Amino acid sequence: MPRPRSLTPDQLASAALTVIDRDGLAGLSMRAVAQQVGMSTMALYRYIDDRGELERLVVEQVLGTVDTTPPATGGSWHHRIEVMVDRLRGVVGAHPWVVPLVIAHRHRSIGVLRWSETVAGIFAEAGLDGRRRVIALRCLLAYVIGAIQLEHLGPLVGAGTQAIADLPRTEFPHMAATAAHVHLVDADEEFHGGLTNLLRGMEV
Amino acid sequence: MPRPRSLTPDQLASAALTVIDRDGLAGLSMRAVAQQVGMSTMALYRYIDDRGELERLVVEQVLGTVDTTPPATGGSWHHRIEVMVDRLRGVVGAHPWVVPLVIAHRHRSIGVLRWSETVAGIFAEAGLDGRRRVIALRCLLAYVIGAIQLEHLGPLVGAGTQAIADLPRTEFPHMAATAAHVHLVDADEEFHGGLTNLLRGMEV
DNA sequence: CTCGTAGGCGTACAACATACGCTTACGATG
DNA sequence: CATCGTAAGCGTATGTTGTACGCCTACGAG
Repeated sequence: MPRPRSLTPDQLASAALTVIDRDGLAGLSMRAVAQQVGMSTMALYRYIDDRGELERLVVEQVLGTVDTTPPATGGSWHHRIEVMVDRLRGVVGAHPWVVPLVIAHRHRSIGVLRWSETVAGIFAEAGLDGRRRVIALRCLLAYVIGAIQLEHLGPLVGAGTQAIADLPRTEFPHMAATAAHVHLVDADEEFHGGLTNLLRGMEV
Repeated sequence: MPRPRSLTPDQLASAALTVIDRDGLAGLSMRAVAQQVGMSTMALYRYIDDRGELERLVVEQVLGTVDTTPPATGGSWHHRIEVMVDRLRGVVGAHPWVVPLVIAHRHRSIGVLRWSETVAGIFAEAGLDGRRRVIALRCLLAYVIGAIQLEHLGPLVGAGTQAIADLPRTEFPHMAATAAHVHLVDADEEFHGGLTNLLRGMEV
């Protein structure tokens, strides 16, 4: 009966994501999003309660694109977990600016729940039950979250590593020695190497 | 020759930390900190360039209290790494509100560098070298960062778990089954269980 | 006593999220 | 076709934020 809505939540989320991808996370404001959708600032409040809900929509928009169908059985369960983790990492890595938002709002995302469900299923097939499975799920999530942040907020290569290499060798001998080997490891290798460590330790 | 300074960076950082511990991270503003130290807002800018530097001071204030002396040799290297990780987790856990700040500014903290130096030394003694040590260091850091966030921002017990338990069982059978076991694992167990997984997987 | 330096502060401004109330488009009903 | 209730859309206003700028003043060396 009343006037029909002219915007779907997806369109709103897409507009916000466009702003973020263009201007960075600091560029995300109600005004910027309103301009992106061609409305006035206050018109947005007909669709969301506050800025936090807009952020949640963006996170859902990103995480909702993760493929959560169980990978084909056949390979090892290690490999299947790797596939799931890579899917998540790939989607988030496509929008580096939203990483902090994903971190902040992940626990309200249905996408994460679906992803976790599939991962929990793989753990179950691997023979992990009860407490072991709880711990496996949580520590996998912890690793993935932490590693994605390290990758996008604390650059392995570049200024950070240079600063480490420039440390006084007498006080930081091991760090200096480690920094010398950093260029031998690219981001993918580092991520998968750490993941492999974790999965090996989970073996029953 | 000129007028002497009436504030040390530590006092400034302590004041900011007091504000955060009292009013939360959202309560941290230049005005609030100025009031805490008994100065006008703009007086703070004689000591710091901008808000970011204030946040960095807070992070350094927190991380600077981590004991980075190498633990007594004798036990396994697993145990020594655990000691180091527990020290870090203990300090950060004492100020849960600053977790996001620690995450954002950790790479500029001399405290983290000292901690990493000691950890790298333990890895070296354990026989991890070159690429293996790079990966071990980074993935340990990733796990610790992620786990601390999960612990303080995504509660294992409470509303989040209840929401998971209430999911439709047909669509989320494994999550529902897992949620039923969550109450058997407390935060410390979860954290150390995951850490043990990771360390086991690093074994040469 | 004087004076240059730098600490401290008052004012001002732009950007922000958002509460409130008005106007207007719409479609179901007469 | 005419009417009217509902909700979309928007204009204005408020309070808070970080911080640029310029003034006044406390201080110690000469």
